Amino acid sequence: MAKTNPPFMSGVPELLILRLLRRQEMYGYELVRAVRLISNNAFDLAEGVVYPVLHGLEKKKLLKAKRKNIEGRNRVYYMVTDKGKKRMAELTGEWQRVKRGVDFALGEQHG
Amino acid sequence: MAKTNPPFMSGVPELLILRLLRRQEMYGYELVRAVRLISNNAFDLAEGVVYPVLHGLEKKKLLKAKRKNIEGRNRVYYMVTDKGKKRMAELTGEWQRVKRGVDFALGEQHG
DNA sequence: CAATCATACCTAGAACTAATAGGTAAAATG
DNA sequence: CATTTTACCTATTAGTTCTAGGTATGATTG
Repeated sequence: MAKTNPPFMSGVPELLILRLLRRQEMYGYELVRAVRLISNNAFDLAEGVVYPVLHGLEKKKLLKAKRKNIEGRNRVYYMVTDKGKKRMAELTGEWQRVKRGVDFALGEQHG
Repeated sequence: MAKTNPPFMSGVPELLILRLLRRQEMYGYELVRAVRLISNNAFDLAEGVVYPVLHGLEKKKLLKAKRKNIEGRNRVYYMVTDKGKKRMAELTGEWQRVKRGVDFALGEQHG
């Protein structure tokens, strides 16, 4: 009875994570909080969402992982590859396209 | 190798179809073209997308189907139920929420 | 009138995704 | 010393769109 597949969310975690890692490397646990911040609390992705996305993006070579030990903490830092930047641009474009389409439909005074 | 699950499309067919049927009843084949129109050609949903969505929405009692024979053509007309209207309002709200979140993230000058 | 095109419906299966619900371990905190 | 926070992880579920077919009939056209 899990409430999965919420509308309009497909692609959102990927885009947000790529966007966050665009400038600075971050680790998973950090990203969970960062997503809340850049989305103005619109999204609250659980760790069980973020980690699989990170692993998937790494596998597709959109991210690169680097293990670090900082202040006695073992963390996995991720950074975006060139391929990842291309993907981010592509996703951003798709977002604009879909947004235009849906907003046009919602604005229409048909019927 | 099918290109399924395109980003940001989850919930879009459902919302567009509910929206189109809000005022006037329509049949599946007609909806395929209508979706192109109200989305300003942003979306071109194939029949294989539209029909299953219609069946799903009917099963959930968001739509009501009515078989009609018009000009020698057998058509299945759909109309939105009260429950469907509620769902449409809910989906529209969700769209606004997600849109705000993503746009906020894309606008942020972080990093 | 035969062939083709447009209309109108349908389904099976693939591909993929996010979300839930767990679990482990170590450091910090009270 | 018990609890909370940090930090990582995976298996499974649930749900969705999309592709790629298929069937049948009416309209069009050469």
